[in-house]
Amino acid sequence: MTGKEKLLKIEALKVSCQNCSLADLCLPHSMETDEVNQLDGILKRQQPYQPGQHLFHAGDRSSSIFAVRSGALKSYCITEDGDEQVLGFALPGELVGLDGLAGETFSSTCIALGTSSVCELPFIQLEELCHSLPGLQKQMMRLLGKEITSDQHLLMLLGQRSAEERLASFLLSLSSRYMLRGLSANEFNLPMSRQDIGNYLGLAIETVSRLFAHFQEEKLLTVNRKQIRILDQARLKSMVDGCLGNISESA
Amino acid sequence: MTGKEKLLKIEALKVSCQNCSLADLCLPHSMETDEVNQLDGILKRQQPYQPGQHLFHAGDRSSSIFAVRSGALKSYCITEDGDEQVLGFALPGELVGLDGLAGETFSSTCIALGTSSVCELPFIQLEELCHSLPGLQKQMMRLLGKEITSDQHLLMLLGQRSAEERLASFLLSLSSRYMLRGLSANEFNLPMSRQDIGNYLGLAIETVSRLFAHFQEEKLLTVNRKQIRILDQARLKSMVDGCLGNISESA
DNA sequence: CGCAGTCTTGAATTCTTTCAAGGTCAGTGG
DNA sequence: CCACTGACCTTGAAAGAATTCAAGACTGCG
Repeated sequence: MTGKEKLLKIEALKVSCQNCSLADLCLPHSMETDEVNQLDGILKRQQPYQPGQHLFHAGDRSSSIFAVRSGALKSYCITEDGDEQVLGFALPGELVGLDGLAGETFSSTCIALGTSSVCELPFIQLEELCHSLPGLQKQMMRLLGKEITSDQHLLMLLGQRSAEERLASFLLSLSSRYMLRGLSANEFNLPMSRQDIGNYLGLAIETVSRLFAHFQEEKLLTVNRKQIRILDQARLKSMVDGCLGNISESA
Repeated sequence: MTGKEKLLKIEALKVSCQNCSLADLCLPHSMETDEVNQLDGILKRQQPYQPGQHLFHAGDRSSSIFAVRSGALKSYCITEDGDEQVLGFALPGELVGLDGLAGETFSSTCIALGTSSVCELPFIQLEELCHSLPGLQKQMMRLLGKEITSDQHLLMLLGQRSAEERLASFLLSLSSRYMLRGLSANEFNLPMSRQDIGNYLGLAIETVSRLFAHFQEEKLLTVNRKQIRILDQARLKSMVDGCLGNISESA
C-alpha cells in the first residue's frame, strides 16, 4: 500500500465512523493517523444481518462489542417463565454488547429488527489497544458510564411515570437520537413493533395503541403504522418535564 | 518503614478490603505485594458520614468513586419538578459514584442513610494505575459491566412485575447482598425508610406497607419496624421466578 | 383473493394509588 | 415520670389508571 492509498483509507474510515458512538471514543481526541489505523485494524466488518437474525444470545461467550452502522437492533432477556423483556434499542451509531464486559458471557440477547450492518470490536484487542492509546481507555470508561446514566434515566421513567409520559419520553428519545445522527428529529420510522414498545415501556400493547390515538387527537403527532411525524415537540416535551431527560442510548 | 512493618500494613489492607467490591477488582487476580501497595497509595480514607450527610450532589465535579466500608448509602436524582427518584442503595462492600465516569460531573446524588464510612478512590489515579497493573483495567470494565447488568435487572423488575414481585425481589436482593458480605441472609435491618423502598420500586408507600403485612400473614417473613426476618426464602423466591434474578448492587 | 400477523378499539376487571384517619415510637420539656 | 410532638408506619375505603378479554380492521404476502 502506498502512502497515498493508506491516507485515503484512513480518511474513509474517519468518514465511516464519524456518525458512530465510537467517534466519541477516539476521533475527537486528536487521534493520530497511526492510531486510527490501529483501531481500524481491530474492526471486523460483517455481512448485514437480516430481520430476526441474532447477533448474540444471552449466555454466548462474549468477546466483542458491536457498533450499529445501519438498521436497528433490539436487546432483550428471556425470563425463566419464558417472557421476553426488552432492554433497549440500538440505532445507527450506537453500541450493543456492553453487558458482555461484566463477565465471560452476554447477559442479554441481541436481534436485528430490520436489515442491519454492524462493526464488531473484539474487546480483548480493544483492551490491548487501550494500553497504547492514551485516550481510548478513558473513552471506554466514559461510554460505560454513559450507559449506566442512560439506564438510570429509564429507571426513573419506569419507576414513576404514567403511561402517557413513558411513551412521550420514548418518542422524544428516538427523535433526539435520530437528530444526533443527522436525521430528521420530527419525522422518522419506528423500527420496532408496538409489542416491543409496550414491553420496553412496561405497558400493554393496547395501551400503546390507545396512546398513539390519543396523541393524534391532541394534535401532538401523526402516526401511520410505523411512520411518526411529530407536530408539537414542545408540548410533547412539556409532558415529560420533570422526568429528568429522555431515554438515551441503551444496551 | 521496615520490611516487616510494610508487610504487616499490606496484610491489614488485604483484610480490610476483602469484603469489598474492590476485592473483585484486584485481590483475586494475584496482585503482588507492590501492586496492593500501589492501590493502597491512592485510597483516601475519610471520616464517617452522619445520617443525612451527602457524599456528593448531582452536578458536582466527579473525581472519585467510593467504596462503602460500613453503613448504607442511597443514590437518587431530583426531577425538574422536585420529585426524588431513588436509583439504588449501596451496602458495605459496594461502590457508588460510577455514574461520574460518564462525564465531568455526577448525574446522581448520594446520601448516607446511617452512619457510614467509605473509601474514596480518585479515578484519575485509578486510571493511571490501570496502565501499570494489567488486571486492574479489565476489572474496572467488569465492574462497570456489572453495574449495567444490574440496572437491566431492575429495569425488568419495574417493567413488568407486580408490586408483590417487586418487593419480594427487593428483599431477596438485600438478603443475597448481605450474605455475600458474610452477614445473615435471613435476618437483617432495612437501612432505608418505607418511603425510600416505595420510591425505588415505583410503589406508593402504603402499598409497601400493605405488602409487608401481607407477606407476614402468609408466613413468608416477620417484620418489625426495620427488622426483617425471612421465614420462607424458598417461597419468596418462587414469587419472583421468571424475574431473571434479583436486583443486585446499584449505583 | 384470502390468510396471518399486526394493530386498533370497546367494555369489564383488576391492581395500585390516593385520600383519610389512626397508631407507634423516640425524643423533649414540663 | 408523663404528656406532648413530629416522623414514620399501618390500615381502610374510594377512585383511578392500566390491563385483560374480546372482537374487528388493516397490511403485506403467497
